[in-house]
Amino acid sequence: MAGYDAGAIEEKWQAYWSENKIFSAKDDGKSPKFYVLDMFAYPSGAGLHMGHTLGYAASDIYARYMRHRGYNVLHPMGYDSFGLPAEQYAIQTGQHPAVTTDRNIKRYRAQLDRLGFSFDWSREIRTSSPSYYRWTQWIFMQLFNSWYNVAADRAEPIEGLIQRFEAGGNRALKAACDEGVPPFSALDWQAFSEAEKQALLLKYRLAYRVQTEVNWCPGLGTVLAHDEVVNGVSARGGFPVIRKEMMQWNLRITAYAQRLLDGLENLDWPEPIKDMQAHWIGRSEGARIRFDVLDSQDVIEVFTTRPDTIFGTTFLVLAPEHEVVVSITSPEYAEAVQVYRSRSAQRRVPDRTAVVKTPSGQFTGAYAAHPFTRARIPIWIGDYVLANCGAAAVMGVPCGDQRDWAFAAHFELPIKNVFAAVDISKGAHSDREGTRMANSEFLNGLTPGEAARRVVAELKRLQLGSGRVNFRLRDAVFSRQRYWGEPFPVYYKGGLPQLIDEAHLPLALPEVDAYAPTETDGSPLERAEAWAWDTQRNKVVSNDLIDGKTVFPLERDTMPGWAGSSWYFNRYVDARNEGEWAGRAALNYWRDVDLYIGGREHATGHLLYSRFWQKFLFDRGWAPVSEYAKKLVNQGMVWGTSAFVFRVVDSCTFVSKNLADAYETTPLHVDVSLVNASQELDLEGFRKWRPEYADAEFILENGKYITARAVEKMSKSKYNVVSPDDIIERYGADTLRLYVMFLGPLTQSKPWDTKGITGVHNFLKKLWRLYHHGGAFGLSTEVADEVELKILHRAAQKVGYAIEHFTFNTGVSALMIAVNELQALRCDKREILEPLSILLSPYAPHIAEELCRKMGHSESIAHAEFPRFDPALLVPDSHEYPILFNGKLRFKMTFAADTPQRDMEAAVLRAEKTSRYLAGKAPKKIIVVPEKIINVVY
RNA sequence: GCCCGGGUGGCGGAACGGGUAGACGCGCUGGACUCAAAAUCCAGUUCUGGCAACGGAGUGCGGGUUCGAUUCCCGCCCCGGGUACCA
Repeated sequence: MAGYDAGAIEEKWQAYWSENKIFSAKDDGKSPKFYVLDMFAYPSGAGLHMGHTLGYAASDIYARYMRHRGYNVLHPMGYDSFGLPAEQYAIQTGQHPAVTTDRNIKRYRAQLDRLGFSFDWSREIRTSSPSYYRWTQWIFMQLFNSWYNVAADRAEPIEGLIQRFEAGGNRALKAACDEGVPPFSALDWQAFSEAEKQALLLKYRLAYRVQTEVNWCPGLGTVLAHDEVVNGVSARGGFPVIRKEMMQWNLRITAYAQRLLDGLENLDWPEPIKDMQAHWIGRSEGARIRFDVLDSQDVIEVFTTRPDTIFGTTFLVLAPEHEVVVSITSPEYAEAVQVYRSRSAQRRVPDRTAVVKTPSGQFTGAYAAHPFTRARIPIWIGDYVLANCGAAAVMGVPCGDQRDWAFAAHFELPIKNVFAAVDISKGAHSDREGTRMANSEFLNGLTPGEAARRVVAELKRLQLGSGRVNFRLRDAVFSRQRYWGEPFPVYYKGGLPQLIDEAHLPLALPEVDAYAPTETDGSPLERAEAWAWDTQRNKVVSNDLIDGKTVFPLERDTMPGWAGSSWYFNRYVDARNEGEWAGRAALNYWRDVDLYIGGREHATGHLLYSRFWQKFLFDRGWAPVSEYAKKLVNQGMVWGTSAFVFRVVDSCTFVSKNLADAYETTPLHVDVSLVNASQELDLEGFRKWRPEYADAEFILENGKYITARAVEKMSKSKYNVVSPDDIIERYGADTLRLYVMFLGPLTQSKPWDTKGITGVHNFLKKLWRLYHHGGAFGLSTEVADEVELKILHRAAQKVGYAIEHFTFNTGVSALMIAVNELQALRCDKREILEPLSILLSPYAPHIAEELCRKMGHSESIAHAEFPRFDPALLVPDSHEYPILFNGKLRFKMTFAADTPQRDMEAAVLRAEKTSRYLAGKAPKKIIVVPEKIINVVY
């Protein structure tokens, strides 16, 4: 008898879909489009895991659903194939990262195919392929060739900036640039040498080089971006990270800070992601205030968000690294300051931020004048003031800031209260609300908000400071000392970067004899023998030929992992275009991603950088929209379920869970596949699992060994990893797709437990049997009755609702209920079962296709119309009943449509019992009127 | 500390504008079919008292609004995530 054979069915239809290009998106530019995007995967050696499976299944269900709804769906996939793991592997084995990457991609592709995803593979991209990264290099060149016009609030070509310099220097110019660019006039500009001009322009370019303190990771031999450092160690590998001064490429993302913040407002993205981005950008409004240092030419600028508290300032604190520290320190404090500074410099960032409890600092011996009162204010340095934050200097206002309060208390500095009727003896009053200013001269009696505005106006009038918006966001370091990344299309002439000619892209990675950083922590590209640019022949030539006239050294660093992923969604719309990054017509048609699904771990990395690139590309007229993803959905994590056995200490005896308390035991992870649905251990399997357990003895309860369980991250060392391949092998892809959805809400993290999979697998078997009698396919052509139609229509309503609202789990339940009910009715009517297959097809496409073909469809059902439901057929789930007391309306109650009359009466009685209106009186009878009115008669 | 998200049976989880709490599935119990097993089907399964009919309690805790609260409001507790001397 031919039962449901998932393996054969799935293999057959996957081959058919692929051969007939069923899922190719049309580029006709006319039909309504829908772009469903997954975050593409880094092809690691471990292969696809359950988290991928969940996210990709969700997007596939949505994509298939939208095809059924008549949309021209773009659902592409590719590989984020540059990156550290391939390179680390190459360093260890000497094998070219391209080789391992290619091997991993083949494996990923096979796994993706086996899951039956409806990707349009004709658009596949790989960030490490030259045909792709030539456009990553091209975008870098555009960034290099652009500056940010603050007045126009957009990026513009660098030529425009040169014209402005020629016409009027930089005095009246509002542009995003490095700190401390000296003012110059048009005449100055004309007098500059070519090298001086280039050096100046570099300070305005959106891709620029600067000597900065970077996160250097000695373990990986490279710098890392802020989001790649977690708690002082590298996100990948967990190596310690230190601060180090290096000349690096940077991208001027800070120019976009405000727009990146504003853009969030209209995005249909999860609030937590938007919150995280907003916090990362960290806009704070406040003021810059100048303090003159007494007996010195130096001035100190502080940034504060509380200018209203200026009269509470009793000291200043500078970051130990602040540049004026040396010159202001008085001789008697010079040594102590020097000791403090060198101690701070040695501390790593996390250590410095760990000293919250005990304030540390050092008096410099210098004093500043309060801008209004001219009072003498001592100047300190302290670790709690960070060098790269705000102005690297704060005004110490103990009454209004808890850190300042703790600092003042510890060093016995004066605390001046500027708030009326607020007790600050136990701590600062950092709340802006509920008080008025006091002891503050012209601010007395104002609210803090009014006072802040007043102070800023006054500072501006006296030219002592100004209102200012500060952002936490910092420019992104864009260099990596790695081999396996995009080479910069840059060579150096007299130490200044020059772009190679656009027509000669891609600049392909050179061959090297080893992939590790050089002994001097240099980039692996320094090992390349031919890595020089011949500007006459426009090609890469041997380093021996460098002459500084026509042949120049090429950039040795490569781009970071996020370069290729910051624009890939645009490439899919026209992935094979060789003349442009993407064609105008294709971009205008597909425009943006309608639904983007991926993990929330990219909140402040990829998802921010890609928005930045998109805005840049939009400014320069290449991209049609400034936000590329309308809706974002984060799938939750899939946790593993670990199993434990209890070994009696110093023995090879294992005691069952509920008896373990009586012994001294050590819990040990045991492979979850050795445990059945009732937590019972397979004793023979356990003995065979590890040689050291071959002679294991067991203390059983009720003849069974019961294991304990725990929900933990999936990990090899916990023996709880479940691979999609194994599940497909055993149950088929359709079952797996249904089950990952059935586990729970898409966005929620949830534990994987293979035990439950039999439920959805049984559902498919049950479904199969509806269409078969004694193993042979056969359906009746009888007309469906109303009961059967209701079952179908209710399912159509619920499945459609579930997909549109991303509650895929309830969609699976709705399908199960329908099949259970149809099975109870022994329904084998084609009129019901044919649409039912299409309802199922987003979730379980293979079995749906198979059943429809058996019913005589000559083409794939991928584009069949999704069954509509007739609302008239669906009895409303509930109905509102006016409750009348002796014919007068008292209140309304809603009951489910099929509530038995007895229950309704009981509910009315219960409501009546506590009612104010007729307390105590017992009703004579309760009448349920056919027109859905309930009358209580007294 | 701050900002999010979440607490519902033995377990994963339902409950679309307040209206039969626990859908669906796992697990468990019993039964049918089998010499037996597998597969399949049927019934039961929140806790608690009771042979039962039928009671009592119940959506983290304490209050409030309401005829009626898992759902709305106030105050807490716990778990998960993010972030941090950000001035």
